[in-house]
Amino acid sequence: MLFSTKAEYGVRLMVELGRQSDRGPVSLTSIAETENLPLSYLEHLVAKLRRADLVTSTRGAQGGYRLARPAGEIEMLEVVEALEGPVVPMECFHEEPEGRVQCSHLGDTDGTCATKFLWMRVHSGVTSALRGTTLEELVEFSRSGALREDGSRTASPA
Amino acid sequence: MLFSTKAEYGVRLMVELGRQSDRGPVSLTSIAETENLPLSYLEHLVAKLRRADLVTSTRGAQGGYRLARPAGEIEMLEVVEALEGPVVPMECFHEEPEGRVQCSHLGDTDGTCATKFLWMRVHSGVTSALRGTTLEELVEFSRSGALREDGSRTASPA
DNA sequence: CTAAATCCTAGAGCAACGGTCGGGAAAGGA
DNA sequence: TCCTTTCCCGACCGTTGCTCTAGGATTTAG
Repeated sequence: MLFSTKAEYGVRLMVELGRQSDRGPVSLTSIAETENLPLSYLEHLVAKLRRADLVTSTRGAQGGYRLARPAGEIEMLEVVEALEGPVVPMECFHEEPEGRVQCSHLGDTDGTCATKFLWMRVHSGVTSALRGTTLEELVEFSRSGALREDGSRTASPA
Repeated sequence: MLFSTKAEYGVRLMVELGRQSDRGPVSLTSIAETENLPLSYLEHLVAKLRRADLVTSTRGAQGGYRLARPAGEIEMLEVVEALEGPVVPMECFHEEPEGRVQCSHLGDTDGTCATKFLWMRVHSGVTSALRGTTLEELVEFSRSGALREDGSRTASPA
């Protein structure tokens, strides 16, 4: 399992905010009901999204949450990292503040580290997939029910 | 963290077996020493690799482990899946015996599942990176210290 | 026989996950 | 002013998985 339900629930939440971005603020209660997710758990997740400046909140009655930016300007990598922490394949990766990714296995036994080579490829694969997908795409997908622009399998069963 | 140390240690182990594939069977003790890894933990990991037909074992004195196939015929996806279980981005993915990947969120609230769309892309990114790398590449890398045949960044620091 | 090695099971210690609970603070409406 | 709605925050808790150890049983070379 690469990701936990934090990412799953959090992304569902973001998609729901994207779908209702024309309306006013959306309350967590309504999202918890329509998505059938535990409210008190969602509160923790949305707090991470707020701290990452992905959503804004309005307190009080008729309050709720809104996307902080248009859905088209939100890369899913930001969302997933806000929820799950840095997306790195292995402990030995440290994400520097500037976005660099380094591996601390350099001074290993003999100075080389073959696994680093592998994890670099994996890291690149997952981050480019996440960076290359915007929230807007997911909102569009959820609205149209299906968009098979690339002809790939979109889970057509059996 | 996408993967645990099971993958890290297990891949290190496989690379070591690949490096010494001309010699006879390699004992876990020697690998544990050169790689500085806990021996009794390695025993569990190598058991998974053996059950996945990636290594063969010889018992008794002078025994040890060998690659079951040439390193060039071993995709790293096999190795990682043997160690970590099915590589799926999310709980709702189920890997069928035939290799199909499906998502069970179909009968959700309204029949669509936008997150599935995202996890499909992530899954594809990770598995293609792992499938596209053979053990032989890692062995070569560890021998030469670096092979930049594709010009990509091979973690040249700072 | 003995030492070297694989094999197997059981479990301890710890952290993370998934979720609950209780309460507090802000904002709007009556 | 008071009440309701809603966000906000920290503490807690059961389960699961990870990492690693312990102890033994089995096999084989010398």
